[in-house]
Amino acid sequence: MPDTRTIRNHLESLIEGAVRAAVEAGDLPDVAIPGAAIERPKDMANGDFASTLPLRLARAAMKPPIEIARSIAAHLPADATIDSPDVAPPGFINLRLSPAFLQQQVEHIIATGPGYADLAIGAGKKAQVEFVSANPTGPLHVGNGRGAAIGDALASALEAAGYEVEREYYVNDAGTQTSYFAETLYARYQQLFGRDVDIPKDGYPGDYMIDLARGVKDEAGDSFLRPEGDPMPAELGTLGIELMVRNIRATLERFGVRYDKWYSEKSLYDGEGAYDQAMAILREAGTLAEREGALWFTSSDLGEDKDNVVVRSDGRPTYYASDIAYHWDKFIRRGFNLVIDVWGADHHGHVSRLKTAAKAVGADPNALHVLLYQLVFLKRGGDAVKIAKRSGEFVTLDELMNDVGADAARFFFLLRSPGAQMDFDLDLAVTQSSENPVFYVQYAHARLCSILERAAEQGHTPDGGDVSLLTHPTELALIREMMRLADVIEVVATSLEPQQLPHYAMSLANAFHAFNDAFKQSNDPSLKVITDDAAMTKARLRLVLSARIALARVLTMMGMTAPERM
RNA sequence: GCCCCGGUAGCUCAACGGAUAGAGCAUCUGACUUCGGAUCAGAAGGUUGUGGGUUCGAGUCCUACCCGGGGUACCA
Repeated sequence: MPDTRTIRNHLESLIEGAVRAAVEAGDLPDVAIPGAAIERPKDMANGDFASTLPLRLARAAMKPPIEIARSIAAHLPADATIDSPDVAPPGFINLRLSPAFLQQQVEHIIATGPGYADLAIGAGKKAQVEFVSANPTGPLHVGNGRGAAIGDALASALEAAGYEVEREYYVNDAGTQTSYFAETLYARYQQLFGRDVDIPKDGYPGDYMIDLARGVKDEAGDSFLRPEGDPMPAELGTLGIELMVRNIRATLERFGVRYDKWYSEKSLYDGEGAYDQAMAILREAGTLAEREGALWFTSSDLGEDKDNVVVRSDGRPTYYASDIAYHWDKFIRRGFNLVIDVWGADHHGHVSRLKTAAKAVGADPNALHVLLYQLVFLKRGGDAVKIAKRSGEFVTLDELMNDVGADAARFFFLLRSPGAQMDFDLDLAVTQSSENPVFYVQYAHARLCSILERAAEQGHTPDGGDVSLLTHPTELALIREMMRLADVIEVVATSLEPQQLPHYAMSLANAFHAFNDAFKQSNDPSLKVITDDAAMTKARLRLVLSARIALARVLTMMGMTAPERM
């Protein structure tokens, strides 16, 4: 018997078999079949699955789609997974899963447990999701939180889809911004000793730099102080970056994100590192040219709108050079089959040339996905405040978590498609926290746990329950909703649209609440889970148990907690 | 100028090229002396920015324009 993961394939083969049978019987002309075209109707009234094949065949077959649909439906064999099919205009074949098949899914879910809805589409493939990777020149802000929520959920969905996934943070500990950061830190540090120095023009004016300098002074006293006018000690910059990275890591852990690797940009330049090797490949391919004292990647020959500098005239490599080396390392040295970079939309101009460069160093550009998320606009007191780390005015991810909690923040970030700009009204987020849909979903999980606990107190267990007793519409609707999880995981993992997760979670929670409250609506206490009917109680406890598994799975995938009580 | 992303209900947003465009919030109306009401059932709310086009079928694809945002560095 097929399960939730394979039911679609099963139905496709049924339809395709019916088409062949119809052709053999002479009911249909012998035309090429463009797949069975099984989809899920938006409206459940149109069945659990539908085939639009007749609509697609109409032209080639020179017959009205409705007639084609009738012919195919007539040749569908009896099958335990479905009831008899419906044909609906203009030419849909609607399939409804049989109650017996639905009931069996409860057993399937309980048997598979926490791995319920795992897929095999990524089997044997290594995927990497690199996300946040904010410069360690300041604390994470709200926009970084969006990237964190998206990247982490995508990574989880890819794991569920069968990929071997690594989460990575690329630490920009080299480069120009790092120097500005170090100089700012030294200026603040000197100010603490009474020197009258200004922070650099391109530096970081935020107050957190004063705190950072104060921390250094508390730890190390004046040991980093040099005579006035002398260059700053390099070790201070290194220490500052280390402290900043430590803060960022703590913030992300609080947010529920754990990385497999923190990858240092600086390490690209160590010894015979990635940088040397990637540049050697480009040089050998004749795609480097010296001009105006700088070294250029001649990307315009490869379809880009212009060439780009990889080594400045002062000898320092650009960020672009680092990224080329870094992606050579991802694809060639570490052998990832799928690489996803989650970036803020302000980096979008970099996407095309990175793909071009990745191809030039031997990577498959189709295996590189850059997922851009649009910027987060903060509203506070009605005014829009743009986040900009260097203006020194921004709201940190920590502050956001203080206000609404990590779970709510993650849910809220995931709810929007990455490509849509989002307004984050901080005042509203606080005042509406009790109305936030995150509570709705988590509450459903807590209720599920509570029912199981209450039942156990009264001596009821799900063990040995007969799922064929689950025939009420709200029971079957709940099972249908649980079955969708595999579809959702597939869509999220293949189309990189994590917003499907929270929407699905709300829908699943709703199906449970509706089931759970059905007895109120009908004023029929026999619809409660725990009743005098011992057999019915056991059967419904199995449903509750399976629902808890499914809901916990999607909550976990979103990086949220699945609370047992609230 | 050129490139990218948006424009869908009062608000915030969904919608593998499919059927009557859906949720949450806000508004209105019902239900329960609750296996936890942070609940359920229902109502109302739409010219999917505009004009063309492709398709059996377009919010979705193509095209021209309008509006908002971002990018267009020897910053990252």
